[in-house]
Amino acid sequence: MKSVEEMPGHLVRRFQQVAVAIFHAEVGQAGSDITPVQYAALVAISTNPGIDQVTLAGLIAYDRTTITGVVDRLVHKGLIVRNASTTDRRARALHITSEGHQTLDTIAPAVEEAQEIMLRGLSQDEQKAFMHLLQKAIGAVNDLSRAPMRAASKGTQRDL
Amino acid sequence: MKSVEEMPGHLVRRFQQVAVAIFHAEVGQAGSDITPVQYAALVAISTNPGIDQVTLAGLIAYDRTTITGVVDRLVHKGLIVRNASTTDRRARALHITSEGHQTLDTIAPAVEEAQEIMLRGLSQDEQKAFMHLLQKAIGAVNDLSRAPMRAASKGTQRDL
DNA sequence: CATATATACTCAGTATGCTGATTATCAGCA
DNA sequence: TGCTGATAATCAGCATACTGAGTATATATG
Repeated sequence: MKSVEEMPGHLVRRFQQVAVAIFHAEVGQAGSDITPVQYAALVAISTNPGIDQVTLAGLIAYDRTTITGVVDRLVHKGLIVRNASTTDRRARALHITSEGHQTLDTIAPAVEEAQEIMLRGLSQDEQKAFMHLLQKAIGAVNDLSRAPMRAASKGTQRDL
Repeated sequence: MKSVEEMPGHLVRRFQQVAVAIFHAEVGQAGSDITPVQYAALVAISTNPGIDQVTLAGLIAYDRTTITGVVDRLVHKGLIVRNASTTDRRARALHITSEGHQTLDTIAPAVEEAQEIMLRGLSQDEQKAFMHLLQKAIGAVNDLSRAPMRAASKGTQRDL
């Protein structure tokens, strides 16, 4: 039987585990308790004001049922607001608040730093190669999970 | 602001997400509902009969509080047994059952297949390079999470 | 031996992630 | 218009993962 250390699945789980720990450590030091998942969502909402939850989920490849809780917590923290969409009463339009913007600005250096720490074992060239391979590998299997990454195709991404 | 698609943390989360989905699909097709986490634990217990939970956690880099639930579910499925250790009354000695062995045998091809599918976007050379970089990157940050990978140093790994 | 410290495990609480079901609403079509 | 199927969001339930705390037991030390 092959050792789990030789299995990409195990290694990726392990790297993700460390990556999350590093993120929390760095961002926590910057004075925020935002999570990696919440961060990605907040950035996407900031970039796409008025986005609905399904489109948001597609952009950052979260399951639609996961988004509900993430958005709940961002709203609860006062970083975004969730309003009924004016064009589709089923949908919720998400907007970042000034507090949300302020949080993004505050933690940006910590997030950058976290990404560097994650790859500190690799040289610059190796980092580039690693990122390239990671993107390539993901691209080939993107459609195999319930939450594939999707571009915001419709006009949703800029309805104010 | 850098896009999340350029951040290793985000990409690794995404790859892990797909990897888990692939594992479930393949192993499910083989007739088992075992999870990736349960699989790694089962292999480690099979290889190290009588192992205690903390050592097990170290081998596969799980948090000690996570192991409790994983072991619970493996016991409930009849794949392992958990007994009080004869040498340390605080510890539990874990052993795989014949059913556990049978499960490992049954799903082994599916697990192998899942690992291949995960990397199907990469050539053989790229797969090797990717695995190497992944191991190297993890090695440099292993101690930054609450659940670092640890070899079974003590005699624990072979007390029957 | 008695105590102080460390360790193995468990539990409560919180945050992802998923499956599958439900509700409200929209959009296409007879 | 009325019906049918699709879609947005939510919810219940289960399985990781983590923080922090508590209990039982072991070990080291005076």
